Amino acid sequence: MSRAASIKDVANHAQVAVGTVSNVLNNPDRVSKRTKDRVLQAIDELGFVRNDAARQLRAGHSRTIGVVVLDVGNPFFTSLVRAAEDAAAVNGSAVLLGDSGHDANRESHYIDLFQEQRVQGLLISPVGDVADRLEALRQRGVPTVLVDRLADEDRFSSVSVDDDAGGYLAARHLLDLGRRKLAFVGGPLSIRQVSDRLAGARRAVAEVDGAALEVLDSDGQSVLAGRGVGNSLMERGAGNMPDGIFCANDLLALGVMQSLTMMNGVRIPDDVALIGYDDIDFAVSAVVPLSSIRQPTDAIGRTAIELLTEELDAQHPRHRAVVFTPELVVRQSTAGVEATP
Amino acid sequence: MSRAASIKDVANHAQVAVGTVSNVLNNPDRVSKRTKDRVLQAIDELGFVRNDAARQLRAGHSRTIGVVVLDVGNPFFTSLVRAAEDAAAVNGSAVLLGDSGHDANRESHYIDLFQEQRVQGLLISPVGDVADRLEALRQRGVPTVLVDRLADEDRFSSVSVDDDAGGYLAARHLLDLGRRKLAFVGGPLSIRQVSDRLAGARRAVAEVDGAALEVLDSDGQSVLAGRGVGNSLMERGAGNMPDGIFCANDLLALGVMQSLTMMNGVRIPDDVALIGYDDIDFAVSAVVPLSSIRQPTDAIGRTAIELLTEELDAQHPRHRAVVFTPELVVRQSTAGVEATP
DNA sequence: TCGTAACAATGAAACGATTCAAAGGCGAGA
DNA sequence: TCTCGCCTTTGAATCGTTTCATTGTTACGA
Repeated sequence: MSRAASIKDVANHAQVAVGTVSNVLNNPDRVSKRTKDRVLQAIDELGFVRNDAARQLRAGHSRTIGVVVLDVGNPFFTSLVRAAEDAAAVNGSAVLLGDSGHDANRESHYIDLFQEQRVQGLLISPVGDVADRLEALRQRGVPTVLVDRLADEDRFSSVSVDDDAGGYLAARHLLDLGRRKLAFVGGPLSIRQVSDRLAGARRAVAEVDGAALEVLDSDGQSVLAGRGVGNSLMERGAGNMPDGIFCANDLLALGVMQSLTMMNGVRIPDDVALIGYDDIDFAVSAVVPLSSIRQPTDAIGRTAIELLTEELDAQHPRHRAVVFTPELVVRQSTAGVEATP
Repeated sequence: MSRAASIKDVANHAQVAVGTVSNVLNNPDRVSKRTKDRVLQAIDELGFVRNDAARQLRAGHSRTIGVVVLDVGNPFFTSLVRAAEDAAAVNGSAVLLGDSGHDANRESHYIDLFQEQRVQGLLISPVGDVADRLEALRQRGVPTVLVDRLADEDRFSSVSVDDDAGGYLAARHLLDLGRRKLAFVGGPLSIRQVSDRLAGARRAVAEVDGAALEVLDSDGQSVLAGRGVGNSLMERGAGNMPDGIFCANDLLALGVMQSLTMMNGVRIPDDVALIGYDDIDFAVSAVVPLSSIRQPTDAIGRTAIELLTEELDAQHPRHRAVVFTPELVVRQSTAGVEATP
């Protein structure tokens, strides 16, 4: 169990100076072919691998970007992270992934960790009130781009989707089908995305005479939570059911669907039209294929890295807020009975 | 944009030696309360954060474990990684996550990266033939635990699920329902998990007179790939259809289901019984709730970290191969017509 | 043949935290 | 008052890499 070879070992083995070995690795054209070959052979023979810690100690920063998401289990973020990873790789950077799980403490923990790692920058979809911490980080040359969250442009760049517009789209779609007793499922409302989607839905409902929207707070964002809401909805009896349900995300919608159709025989979309949000892969393979609002996750991830790179490169960057507009995806769960032959 | 504060800055600010600051951080009880308070105040005022690069340079290793999975999009791995993360956190270690995407080059790339990072150890669910590289790493004090893959115990520890037993369970279940014309969907067969599941299925089929199993190679492991297989199955016409399909994972099964039921009106389970593998969250909310084989992902992740820790602690550890047995989960997609009233 | 420019290779210094042998300070007991 | 021992604090050495001013070498034109 021998210690890992260092650049010094390589230098000795190849009979050159340490600086030369370093040049072979970082400035190959400054080194003559003869020497280079000798060094490369030594590297090979010793199985030398660069020590990144020493490297970034010298450099003062790593080649790493920290990403803190709300929930890695959520396909929206999985997809986003993957796009960010690919985009970062182009610049030779790797991604460190942290999952806050909607918990401000865990979030804070990851910011600590990433700060210790001296990440180049941060992509974060914040839970708690971390603006001041991030501001302090920025002052030290570690920029942050907020993801899935519109930022105050004076302070940070951000990439987001217009959740209000998404909520409007969803509710408007239900209203266009002739539904009037709408319900919004989502929670906790303290999450900005959730409350924005609700606000958009309210806006749409306000435009239509005789339309009403009730809010059903869910305990979390999972299929299970959705099922819970569905079950409590069923307890009301058929007369008090909404005829259109908009869920703050697809997982909730799938849970609601499960509860209504499988356990209680409610027909979707005939009795109740249902629409989710995020358009995850599984939306299409639900009991009744689920209508949803699609967010351009790839573009979000890519753009986030782009904005971060801008901030890293420029001396006094202007912060930018890029807002993507989501898109309505109609499937069977809201295929209006009118539309069905 | 000031440089980040170093331990030296803290020492100056608090009027103590650098060694004292280090002691405050690492051996608080060696320092008098008076001094400690002064140092802590300085740390606070300067916003000092430990530089992990310097720390691990000195230490010779990081407090990090590298994890390379086949596909982060696959909930099996997401769940496994999360469990591993939690288990590692108990030892004060963090996890670096790499996604090989079934690509030996990407896998190799991540091993390089993690080696540069001087990870303490590696959890890997290998694609290519990396045994020799991992062996070399182990010789240098960086142990590996193979995940979801039975290892040669002479060389590595491993945590796996008995895929052969799982395949047997699935096929046996279909046979018990009276199905005789079985099909196995999965690919590429070069992936050990896939071929093991197939082998188990073959074993079950061999036990029953008049039972046959055909193999349908899928192009990947996604819902889309499954849909592709389903479509090409439909082109055969009704007479040539299998009456029981076993898919190497749930994503494939959902794709097949989609193709057969939604696009082609095949009844599941009446015409064709369908079973998947992994029992992902969405299995239960598919068009027809999907029977599956459940793997204990949490236990796998936890155990993997446990084995790794053993190898790190012991001088001459004995390698262990822990094999979990999967479990049959019956849902509607194989609820035998016999069983339905 | 000499001078000079272009090119190669050198090796010491620096990055920031940890470690550890050594020094300093203090009080108690002789 | 002196000594011994204990507790606290010190600061130089170390980890492995990169950088850069310096030295050494070569080739070419005058």
